[in-house]
Amino acid sequence: MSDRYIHKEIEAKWQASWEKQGLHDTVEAPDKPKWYALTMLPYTSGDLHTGHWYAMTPSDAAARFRRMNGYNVFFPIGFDAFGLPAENAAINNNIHPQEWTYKNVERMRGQLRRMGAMWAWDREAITCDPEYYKWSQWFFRKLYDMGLAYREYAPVDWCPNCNTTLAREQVWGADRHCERCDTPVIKKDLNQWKFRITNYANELLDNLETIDWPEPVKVMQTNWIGRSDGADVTFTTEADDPIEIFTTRPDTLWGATFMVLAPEHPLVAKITTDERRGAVAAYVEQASRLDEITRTAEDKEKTGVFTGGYAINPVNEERMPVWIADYVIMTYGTGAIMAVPGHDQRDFEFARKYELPIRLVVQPPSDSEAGHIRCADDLESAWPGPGVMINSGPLNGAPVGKGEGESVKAAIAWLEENQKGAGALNYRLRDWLISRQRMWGTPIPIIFCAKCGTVPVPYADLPVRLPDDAQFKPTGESPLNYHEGFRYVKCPNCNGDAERETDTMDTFMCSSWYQYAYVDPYHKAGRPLSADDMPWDSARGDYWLPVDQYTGGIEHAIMHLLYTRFFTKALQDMGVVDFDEPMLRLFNQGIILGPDGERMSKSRGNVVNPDEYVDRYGADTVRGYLMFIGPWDHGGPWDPSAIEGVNRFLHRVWSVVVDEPNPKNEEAPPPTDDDVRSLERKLHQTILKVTEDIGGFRFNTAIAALMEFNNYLIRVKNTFGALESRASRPTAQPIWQESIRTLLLLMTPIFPHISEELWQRARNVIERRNDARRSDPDGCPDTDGETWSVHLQSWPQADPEKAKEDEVTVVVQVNGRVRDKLNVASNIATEKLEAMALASANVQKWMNGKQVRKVIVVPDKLVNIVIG
RNA sequence: GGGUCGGUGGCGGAAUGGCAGACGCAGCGGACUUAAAAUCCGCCGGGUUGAUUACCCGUGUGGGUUCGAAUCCCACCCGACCUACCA
Repeated sequence: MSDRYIHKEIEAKWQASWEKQGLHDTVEAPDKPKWYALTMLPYTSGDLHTGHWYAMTPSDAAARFRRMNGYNVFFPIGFDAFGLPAENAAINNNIHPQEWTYKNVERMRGQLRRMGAMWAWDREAITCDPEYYKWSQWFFRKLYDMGLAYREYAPVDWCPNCNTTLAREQVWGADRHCERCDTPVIKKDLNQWKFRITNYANELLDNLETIDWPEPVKVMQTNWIGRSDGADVTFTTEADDPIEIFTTRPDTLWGATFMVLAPEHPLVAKITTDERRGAVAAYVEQASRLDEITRTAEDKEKTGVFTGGYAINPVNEERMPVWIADYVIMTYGTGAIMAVPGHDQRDFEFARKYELPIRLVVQPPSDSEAGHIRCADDLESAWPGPGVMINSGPLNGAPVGKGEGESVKAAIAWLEENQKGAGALNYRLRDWLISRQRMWGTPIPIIFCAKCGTVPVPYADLPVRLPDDAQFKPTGESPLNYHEGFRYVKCPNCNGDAERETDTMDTFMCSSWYQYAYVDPYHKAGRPLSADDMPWDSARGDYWLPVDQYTGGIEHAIMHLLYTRFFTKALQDMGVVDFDEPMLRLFNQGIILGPDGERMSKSRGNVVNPDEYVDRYGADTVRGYLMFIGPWDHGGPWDPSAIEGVNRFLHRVWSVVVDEPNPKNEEAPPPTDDDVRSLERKLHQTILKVTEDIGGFRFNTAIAALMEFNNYLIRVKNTFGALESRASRPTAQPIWQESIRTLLLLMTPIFPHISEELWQRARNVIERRNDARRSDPDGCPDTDGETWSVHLQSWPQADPEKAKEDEVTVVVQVNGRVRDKLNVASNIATEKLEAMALASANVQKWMNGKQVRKVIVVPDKLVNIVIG
C-alpha cells in the first residue's frame, strides 16, 4: 500500500470490492423510504463520451447523497439499443447490427464501471433483447386493443437519406430537416401506424402543473401541444356544402370578408368554377411542389388564387369569395379559415395584395397607437389588439377580450344560441407516427390477411422476433419486406396465407417505458404472455415507482419526455399503473463543450476523450472536475488545465488524512480552546453548506466549500498535532478526528473512491492506536458483520448552534459607503452597535459635523449612517 | 416574428437587496533542487501613491425604486437555445 495518492491503486480495487460486497445490489426494503434516481439511458454508440460523464456522474453523486441520507436508492442503468447507427454500421461493415450492438454494450459496460457509480447492474435492461421488446410489442397490442394505435394512409414526413418516415417531433427547424441527419424531409403518402397521443393533449398540458420540472421544459411542451381556445364555425358554400373553420377570434366573424382554403382541402375541386379551374390547378400543383422542395422559402409574400366560388357568412348571410393559399395548411385546424383582414396581419397582407375588402370591427382605444383609426382605409396593418366591437350586430359595444361579458365569450354564446357554431379547443399536437421503414427495430406485431384484414399477433405468440439473417438494402422500403420467412405467414385467425407488417417501431417507443422495465427487466422471460399480464413484478413496481428524480439533457424536452408521459397516461387507463406522471422531478444538465467553447464534434476536432483523463487523473478527479466547472445546468467548455486543480485538491486531502505532521512542530503549543471552537465552527458551517448545495444540485459550490474546509485543516494540522501526539492533547483530539471523518463523508457522493480508501485508512489508524480490532490489510471491510464502507455511513448532521459565529465583522457605512469595520460579538444589541458606529473615529471624520438623518442597523452585518 | 435563459477580473465562476470577485485555473515573485517537475509560501480588477489599515472608478448600456442595487423595475444592446404562415 502506497502512502501517496495513486488513483490506479485504489479505484479499480474499490470498484471490484463494492461489486463483490453487493453494495449496489437492489433490495426492496419496505422499512426505508425509497428513492428512484434515473439518468437517461445511453444509446449503444460504442463509446462513452464526455457528455455521458457530465450527465451521469453528478446524477450518481445526487443518488449517493440520498442513500447516505437514509433512502433506499435505486439507480439503474441500461442501453437504448435499436436504431439507425447500428443499421448503418451494419451496411458499411457488413456486420449484423446485433453483433455491432452487443460488442458496444460490452465496451460501454466497462466504461460505465470506471465511473465508480452506484449502478444497479442487477436490473440492467437492453432494449433490443427479445425479452425486452416482447413487452414493447405487448404494449403496442394493448394500445391497439384500446383504439390508441391505428393505421392511416396519409401524407407523412420522409427523410430521403435515412429512408424512413419520421414523427412530427423528429422534423426540426424552419427548413424542416431530419433530426438525425439534417437532410430536408419530403412529403410522401403512406400507410403508417400512429398512436393517439392527441387523446391526451389536455391531460398532458394540465398535469404539467403537478410535476417538479424545469420551467423551460414545461414551456416547450406547452407550446408543442399548442392549445388554442376558440370556436368551430360552419360556413356554407353556395352549393350548400359545409366549410368547417376554427377561429380563436369568433368575435371578429362580422369582419370576415373572404375565406381561404388550403390547396389540399377536399372542397377545392368542387367549389372551383370552370373558368378558374386552370389557374387553381396550376396553383395547387405549384404549392405541392414547393412543399417537396423547401416549404418555407424566405419570402413572406402571400400568394393565392381565387376559386370563383363563394361562401355564406353564417352570422350575417354575406356572400364572400373563397380563395386558396398556401399560408393555410391542411394539418392545423380544419385546413380552412375565415379571413379577417382588419384584425389579422396575414389576412391583411393577402387582402391588400389581391384588393379584397377590409372591414373594421374593433375600434382601437383612443389612447393606443392606433387611436386615430376610424375606418378600414386608415389601417396600415391589421389591428389585433384591444378595443370595442363595432359593425358587428349583436356584439356592438362589447369590450374586446376573452373574459365574462367580453367579445369572445359573447360571440361564442351567440353562436351556440343560434346554432351556427360552438366553443372549441384546438391543438397543434399531432398523433405520434411510429412506423419506421428500417430493419433494426421492434417489429410491429400485426398481420395482414386477405380474408380477415388487419389481425394483431396474439399475445401468446409474442415476441415477433427479428430474423437473424435479414438483408438491409437501403431501398426506401422496409428491409424486412425482403425476408420471405419473416414476411409470409399464416393468418392467426383463418390459417390462410397472410403477410406480416414489415415496418418496425420508432425507437422512442422502447425508451417510453424503460423506467418500468428497470424495476424488473425481462419479466416473464421465456414464458408466453397474455392480455392480463403485468409487464413487471407488481410488488417491485409498487415499491419503486414512479421515478423520484430524473436527470438528462434538454434535447429530450419534447420527444422522449412527451412520449413517456403519454405512455404513462395510457398505462394508467390500462390499469397497469395507478399514477399519471412517470417522473416527479426533472433536472436538465447543461452541455459540456470542447476546449474551444464549441460543441464537441469529430469534424471540429475538439472532442475530449474522458478515458484519457481517467487514466491520467482517475475517475474521482474527472467526476469532481465536471461538477466543479460551474452550475450543472449551465454546461460549459472543458478546460484541460483546470482539471489539475481538482486533482491537487485530492492530493491535499490525502496528505491531511495520511501524512504525519511536520515533526518540528511537535513542540508547538497545544491548541487553545479558541482553536478548538474555531475548528468546530468551520466543521459545522461546512456540513450546512455542502448538505444544502448537493441537495440542490449545486455541486460546484459544494466542492468549493470542501476545498475551503480542507485548506483550513491544512493550516491547523500542526496545531492539532501528530496522530501519535494526539494522545497528549485530549481536548483537541476528538474534534480533529471528527473533522477528518466528516470531510471524508461530505466528499463521498462526489469522490467515492478516495473517500472509501481514506475512510478505511483513518479507521485503521484509530483502531491501531486504540489497540482494538486489526483490520484487513487490503482495506476490505471486516467480516464481523459490521459494514464499514463509507457509502453505508449516515450523512453528517450539522449543529446550527455550533456553526454560529461568536464574533462578526460589522460594516459601518456613511451614506452607503464603507468607512469602518467593527469586530463585535454576534447578537450584539442594536442600540449598542449603533452607538459604537457613531463613536468610530473614521465615521466622525466623514460626518464632518453634519446632521445624522437616519441610522439603519442590520444585525450582525451593517450600520448605515445617513447624513446630510 | 414569438418564447426561454443568460451578459461579473486574463479564464471558469461566487455573491440573488447589505464589505463585488468565494473556490479554482492561468500569470508573477520567492523557498526547496546541480537542474527541472512536483510541492510549499506570497501577490494577483483598474487608477491615484514610494507604500498604505488612504481615496476614487468598476458587475453589457441608459434610466428608475431604495439609506443601500451585480441582485428589484422600465427601456435598449449583445449572445445562446427553442419555435415558427397555428388561423
